[in-house]
Amino acid sequence: MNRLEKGELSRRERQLLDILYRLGEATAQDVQDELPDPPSYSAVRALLATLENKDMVKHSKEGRRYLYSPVINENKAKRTALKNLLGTFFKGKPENLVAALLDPSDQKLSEKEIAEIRNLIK
Amino acid sequence: MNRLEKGELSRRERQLLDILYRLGEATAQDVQDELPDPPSYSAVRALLATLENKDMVKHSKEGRRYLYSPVINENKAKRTALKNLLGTFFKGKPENLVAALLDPSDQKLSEKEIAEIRNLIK
DNA sequence: ACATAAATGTTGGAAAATTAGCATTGGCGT
DNA sequence: ACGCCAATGCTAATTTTCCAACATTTATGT
Repeated sequence: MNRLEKGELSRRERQLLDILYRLGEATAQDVQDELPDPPSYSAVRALLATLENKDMVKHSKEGRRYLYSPVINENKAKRTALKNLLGTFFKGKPENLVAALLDPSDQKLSEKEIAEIRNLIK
Repeated sequence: MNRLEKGELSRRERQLLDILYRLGEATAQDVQDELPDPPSYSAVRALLATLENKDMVKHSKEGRRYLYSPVINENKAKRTALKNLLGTFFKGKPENLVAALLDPSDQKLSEKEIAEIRNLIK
């Protein structure tokens, strides 16, 4: 059980990690652009550095820049997140989650999307 | 856009709120029991108090105890969480989420669960 | 009514998170 | 080659979080 699974991430750490999962790979600048209440550029870099110290994030060089990406396998992170959501809001029942997903009062799914889901089940 | 949606919750605040969503309603004691690395009972109460100050949580009296519950409508919180998860890990596509849900390498769904999901789609 | 137990209210301060500023480095264009 | 811009490295200081200890209140049983 890692820090992520235990929910041992500070508010900003969580925000940054989510962004990195969404983008896959990003520069400090990219991350700053995505943050809701962006602090200074150097603050973002400091945060990325601490995340790197905690082995949540790694970087590679691209030209003179660093490209940051999450260390933990995306699939694993994804399943962990899904399981947490199931536990918190859906009593652990996947069918409840799907029901919420299909709820038309929330969002309408296109025919195409519904068809794809139907296919998956077969 | 409220604090919750913006991700403006400290680590502990988030943990407590998640527990409250899961339980619906709980005493400080209940919450402490559910916490992974529980701090002292009085620390939990202090946290609940700050959450209440921030209007994230309310309480009612039951006998001499307080029962705490989240202020934000569970359905709304649920949808917000779902939308965030979709955006972070599933490129916003519900079918990707369902695919992960059905992935047998993760967990096996019972026949019953699959049947229910199938029903929902109709 | 009183003592007691069990709950809440409050506060002070240690620890962690968050931030900005400045120094330094490295590559790119000219 | 050299100057410049854009990037990183580092550090210090503020702010927020997090917690436990102590004070107070409230209900209950006798």
